[in-house]
Amino acid sequence: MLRSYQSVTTDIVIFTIEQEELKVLLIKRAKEPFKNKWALPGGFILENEEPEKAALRVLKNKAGVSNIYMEQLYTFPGSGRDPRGNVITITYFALAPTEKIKIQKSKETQTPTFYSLKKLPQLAFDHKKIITYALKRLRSKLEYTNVVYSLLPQFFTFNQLQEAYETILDRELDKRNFRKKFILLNLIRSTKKVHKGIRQRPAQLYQFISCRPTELKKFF
Amino acid sequence: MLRSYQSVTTDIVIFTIEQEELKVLLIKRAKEPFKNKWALPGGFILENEEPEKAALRVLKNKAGVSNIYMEQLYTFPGSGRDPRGNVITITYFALAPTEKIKIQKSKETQTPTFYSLKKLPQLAFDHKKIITYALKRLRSKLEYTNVVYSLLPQFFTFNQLQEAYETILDRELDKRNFRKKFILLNLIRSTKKVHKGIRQRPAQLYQFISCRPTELKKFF
DNA sequence: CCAAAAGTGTTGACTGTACACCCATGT
DNA sequence: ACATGGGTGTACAGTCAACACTTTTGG
Repeated sequence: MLRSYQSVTTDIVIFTIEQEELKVLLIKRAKEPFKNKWALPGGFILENEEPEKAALRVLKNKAGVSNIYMEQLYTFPGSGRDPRGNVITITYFALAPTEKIKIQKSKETQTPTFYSLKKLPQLAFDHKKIITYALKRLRSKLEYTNVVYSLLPQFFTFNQLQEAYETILDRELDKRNFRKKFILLNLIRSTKKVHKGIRQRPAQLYQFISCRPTELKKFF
Repeated sequence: MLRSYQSVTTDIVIFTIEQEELKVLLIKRAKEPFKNKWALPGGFILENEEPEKAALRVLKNKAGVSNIYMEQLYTFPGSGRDPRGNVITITYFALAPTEKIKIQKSKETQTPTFYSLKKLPQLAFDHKKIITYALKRLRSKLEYTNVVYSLLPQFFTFNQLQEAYETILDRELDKRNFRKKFILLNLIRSTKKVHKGIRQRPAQLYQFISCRPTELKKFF
């Protein structure tokens, strides 16, 4: 049987929430193709490297972050990083609270920046399509998994939780109904701590009972 | 940046329904590795071939079928077809009514056979895992898309439709509730034709209004 | 005592589920 | 006339969506 070899890259959509906006990490390319255009962080998968390992490596190098939620998105055909040949890219999406992300600069990647999904610049390759796909996946994952835990700090208020949902889904939710539903899900536990807001009544802090990806029966 | 080349394969999970059982197409491997073990049809992706094109080519060659529902499943790391190196496999799943499938024999692939998911033989590589993953995807797709159209003949009775659901989900459904729900979805249209059963009252034949993949609001 | 966010329940509409009988046909 | 699968309706329960006021704190 014929055997052929291809170059394989990985690109990662790293979402975070900052100032009530859903943002994605972009870097400015230092090299051709698409020199000086914004793109998703990514790179070639090395010899004998598993794709997921490669994605984790990129996450570590470009965003200084590990131990966060990441999953494979889709494998796209050669919209290639390599202008010469046939390239496929295995894409991933990851979620992290802003605090955990320590953006790393390098020779190759200038000015890594979080861009609001509502104000994306022109993007290299087919990265616009990839981000759109990732957003769709993220929204649907919100509805039947507990992945939000990956966007919130360890202790958080109910309002922070709700705002995370509202930001990602881009619509408002009813406060009372949201609480009721979420409590029934049994994913979070109230703690003794409170969040001392500057002027108002302090809010109770919650934490996730489990910070592992879990599928729910039903939701939203 | 480092550039490396990998061999990339594709494997396809082709589902069909036969005798009220959900079956998957397997071939017996003629070569090492896993010579004489059952495996999913698949093969190397050729130079400058898009992964999806490769999958369609395999579908055509191994199952003699085109123009059926197919989607990408997941990209697995090197559980490789190639014993020497690092191989990744981009997997797809496809659905076709038994009538459409014309199994093709070739030098390389002996005895292509449909196996019931309940009686799978020992499988090469990590193909068991891939099939499990495909089944999970198929079941959830049933609930929010119209993909069943791809498993049924052009004209079908309500009972055939319901049996398809029951077979895939592996549980019984209530006849009246199923009809009500499905009619509300507006996916199928009744035709003037009837299915002349041998002894009983003839059943009305239906057809899908659209045979393109469509996402539903809600279902099941 | 005022501003600001925290916290809490009820009702009506809708959706899903359980369930049993008559109908049309071929033999 | 009977055996076989085709076809239909209702009632109850559970879930979802809409909605407004009281509480606690800091300044």
